[in-house]
Amino acid sequence: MMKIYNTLTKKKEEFIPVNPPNVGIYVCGPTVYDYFHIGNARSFVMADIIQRYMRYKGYKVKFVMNLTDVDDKIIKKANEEGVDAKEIAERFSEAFFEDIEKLKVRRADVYPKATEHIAEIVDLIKKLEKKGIAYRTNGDVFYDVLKFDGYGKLSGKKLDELESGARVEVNEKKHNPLDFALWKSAKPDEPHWESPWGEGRPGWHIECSAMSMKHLGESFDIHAGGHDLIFPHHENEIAQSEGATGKPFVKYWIHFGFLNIRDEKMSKSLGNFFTAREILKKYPAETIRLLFSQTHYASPLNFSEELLNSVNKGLEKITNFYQTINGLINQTDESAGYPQFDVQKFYHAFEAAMDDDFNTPKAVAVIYDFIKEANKLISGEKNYSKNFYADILKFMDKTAEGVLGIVQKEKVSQSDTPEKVDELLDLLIKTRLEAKKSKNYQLADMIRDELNKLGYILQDTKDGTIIKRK
RNA sequence: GGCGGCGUAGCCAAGUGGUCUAAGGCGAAGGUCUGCAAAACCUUUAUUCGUCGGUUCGAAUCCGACCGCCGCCUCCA
Repeated sequence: MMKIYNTLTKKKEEFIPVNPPNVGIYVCGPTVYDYFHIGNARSFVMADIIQRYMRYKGYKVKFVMNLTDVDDKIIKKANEEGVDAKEIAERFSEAFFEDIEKLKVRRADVYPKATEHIAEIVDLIKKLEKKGIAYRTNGDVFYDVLKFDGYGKLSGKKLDELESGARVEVNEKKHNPLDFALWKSAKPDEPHWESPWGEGRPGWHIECSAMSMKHLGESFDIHAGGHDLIFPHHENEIAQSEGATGKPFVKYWIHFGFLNIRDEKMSKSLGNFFTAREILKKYPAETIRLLFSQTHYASPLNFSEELLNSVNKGLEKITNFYQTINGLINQTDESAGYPQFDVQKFYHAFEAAMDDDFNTPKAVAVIYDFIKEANKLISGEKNYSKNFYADILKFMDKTAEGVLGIVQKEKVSQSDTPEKVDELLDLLIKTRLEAKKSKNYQLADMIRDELNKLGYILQDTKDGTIIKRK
């Protein structure tokens, strides 16, 4: 049984899809005005792990991540550079896709863009207006929060408490300070579209309501995003969607904890951020994914270079193990036996961890336990059968790589090396073994050192010499 | 001011009523294997879970107070 902590109910609940085996997941994606930072990356990677695990469990997942491509920030950036807002949006959309691919984030099934859903957005606002939940002032349309009973149910806020808060925007066009814009009238030099309320552009919150319901239906399973989106963004999405349809909008709300720097939230406005691309220049994607996996998705994660380095060491252990098994599977002879080793036990432990609200730190611990137990056998006197090594690789491929994405597959030599090179490497290894036999260690070490310079690591094991890639 | 969260070893981090004399990773110390490496293995590294009280046969886990830190209430993953 899979359990998910639901922000809406503030409880861990059994996961029962609205329409099994289908699962609809919507994650708030980027506003494409700049490169995303490593804190944003955390949300993208954790959402990726969630959808990968859902697929692992056999659910038919439809994963949707929106791109906000019309927004104040984009317009501001465009004005600063003296270019079209569209150009900014396109440039950083492209960068976004490059970066998530490097992070090994599986492609979403749909990446809806706000500018391509203006018709749906307008329809939704019309519905709200018809129901008397939205009102217009000049060319703007606002949502009337007092008209929706459930307002505040996600964030646990009460209307009167919010109103007394000191930081609510004052705007005399609004009936209530908490009312938010559904449609903004066009200002000069801003992107705009035709609408029943005149030319303008959509507010931020309405985009997500319109796009998620278009691609996943009026009621769907999971909606995820950063903790900072609970209020007002997700609260407003509920108000808009349920206000318009009268149906429950989302069954499970998942929120990701922040990535902090020295205990402070990483953010563009504080300036304490690293972009994902600059971190990716120094560390492999797997290190970043392992770092995120080692903390529960909802907890804050204090980011630092030292932490990244220590996680990188942990990754080396996983990579080494995977390389070793790939080397051994080619060395062993068919006659060797299958050891006392219960792979199934590890699958169960992995699933138990992931089923419990995606407890990735525990799942990672299972992977390490698995590696330790397998290494223990390998370091013994006996040789083992190909089946044994194949089962190990299968486990690593399905769990560590398939769900968490923390195996550096490209570092396995034979998978991407042309045959000729393999044959030449074999020849060198044989030569080196001969040299070792005649105690010509100078020659043996020279071969090893020179190959090392070319990116191949030779290691002597009881079953023979294996090759790893740097 | 309102609402919410967090505090576990040198560091990161699971665990949320008995299996906890607390998982896993990094680090540190010693050992094994090896021609040397590398990798790996073995042993050690929290009788204790911010502090003080309480509930209970039993608490890191529940309750209360206090201390410290953070977030949301404005755009933000």
